[in-house]
Amino acid sequence: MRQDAKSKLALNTYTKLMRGTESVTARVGRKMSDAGLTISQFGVLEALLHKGSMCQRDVASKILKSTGNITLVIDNLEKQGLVQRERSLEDRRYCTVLLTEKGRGLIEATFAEVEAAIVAEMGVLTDEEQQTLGKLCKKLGLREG
Amino acid sequence: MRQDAKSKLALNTYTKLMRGTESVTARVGRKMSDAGLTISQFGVLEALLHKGSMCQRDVASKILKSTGNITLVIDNLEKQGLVQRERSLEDRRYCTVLLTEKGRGLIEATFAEVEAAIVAEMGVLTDEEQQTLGKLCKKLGLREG
DNA sequence: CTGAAACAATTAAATGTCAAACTATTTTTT
DNA sequence: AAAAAATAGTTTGACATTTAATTGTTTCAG
Repeated sequence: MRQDAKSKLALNTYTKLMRGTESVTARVGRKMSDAGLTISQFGVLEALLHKGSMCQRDVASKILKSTGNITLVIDNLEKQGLVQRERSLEDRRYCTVLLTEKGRGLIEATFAEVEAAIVAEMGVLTDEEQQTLGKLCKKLGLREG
Repeated sequence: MRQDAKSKLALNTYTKLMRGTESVTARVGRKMSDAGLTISQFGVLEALLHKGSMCQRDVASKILKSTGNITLVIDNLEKQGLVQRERSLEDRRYCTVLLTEKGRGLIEATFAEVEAAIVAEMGVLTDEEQQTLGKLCKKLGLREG
């Protein structure tokens, strides 16, 4: 294959990857916004639900966002009474973030919805295709950045 | 395969898709921010370079963003002297957006950088793998939303 | 021709995002 | 123990993003 054609293939693949992902994200994200949550808010609540309470820095790294960002997202979740901050006693630099009852109820229900949506989205691919897609995406993610 | 396992596979695939895409986007996006452009700004300039001048609504649909957004992005590009607005004479509702000399120079150089980055990213996959990835992503994008 | 509907663009309000500067606290070094 | 380095979180400023008004313009139906 000539360099020119290789380049065309790469651009083409990249575009399809972006469009496809965007498309899936939009539809899955709808389930979150239906529940009154942004994608980031959902990410934070989901991390707390499945990994348990943790400090803000850990929340940030779980959902791949900056710490400055997390402060605001948690501010907004706190205003809605979905999470609660607790300044750590051993090391006062840390804030432990924990789900309230209300937050737990909301994220459990919403997560179920989102999970169903994801299963539906992926359902257009056979199991084997999903495995292939996963493998290829993992390979793409592995470069150093 | 049991429903439970199917669900696990779907979630797993989804996660890898998101992480992989995010990872690629971040690295490619770096080339844009190195040039002082945001992803949206790059998208607008690239559309103008390759499709020619067009009204804001068309720009919006090209880069899949809302028209409210485009107004601001173009405001910022105009401030930097990279594009220029021209109110259409036949139909005064329309603004034609066109590249300035400065804008053309910048986007030509930046596009080359970005293209090289994309080719490098995709280069971790064989040609055949890229074709497969493209096909699978296209399939994912096709559902109605 | 005139009023209604359609349409392009703008504006506004809420949230998110990052990077960089800053504060408070703890740990390490000397 | 005091100074320096490291760390967690907050704040700020610039840009992005969406949705929902709002404005100005054109088209079309009666």
